[in-house]
Amino acid sequence: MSSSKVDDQMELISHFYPHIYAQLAQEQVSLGEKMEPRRRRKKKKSEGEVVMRKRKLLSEEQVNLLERSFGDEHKLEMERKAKLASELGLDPHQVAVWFQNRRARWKNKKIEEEYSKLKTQHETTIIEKYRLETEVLKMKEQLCEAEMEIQKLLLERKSDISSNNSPISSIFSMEQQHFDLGEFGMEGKLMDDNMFFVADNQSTYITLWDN
DNA sequence: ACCATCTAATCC
DNA sequence: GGATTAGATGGT
Repeated sequence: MSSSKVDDQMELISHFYPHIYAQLAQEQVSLGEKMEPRRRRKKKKSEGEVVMRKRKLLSEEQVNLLERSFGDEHKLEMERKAKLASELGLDPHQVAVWFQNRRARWKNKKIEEEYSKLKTQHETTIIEKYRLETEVLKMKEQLCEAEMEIQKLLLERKSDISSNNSPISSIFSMEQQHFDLGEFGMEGKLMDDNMFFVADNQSTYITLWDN
């Protein structure tokens, strides 16, 4: 039975984010799935008897052949196991054990690769986030400056209106076209061909556009 | 088969 | 001598 995608994700999470994994595992328990903790192997401990597990290292040639075989196919069918064992002069069980350990090492390597990939992605994302935040701050600053400039212009204009000999006053004395921009909750007045006076409850803008 | 774990061997 | 690696074991 091959593991599902969800299992793979859980496995990655358990490797790199044990706290999150613990939470998720707990959630699964609360959802009704029983998660029996794997029982720890009992240590063999007989009185006086020393279990000498002599581990003999495989020769370079043996490892080379095993590696080549593993490169071809990670799984080990019975037939291939027997063939390899006789070629290597090893117990078929030893070959099976070697493949099992090799698969475990391969998997760990993959997990570590995935981890460093995600780490790099995360780092570049963080950098991009800071870049964008800086940009937002700059743009807010620009907006603030622009609004101040508008206010300044409006004040200048108001003082121009109040003075009689101002050329701009002639515009205001003209009959003005009136626009209802109800959709936007504000009113607009056409001042001339390229000037539009807009007022709402909060603020007043003058919009200029090029023809 | 897969996994966690043990442990001899090896590395630094 | 502690850390790492790689056969090996036993549980699921």
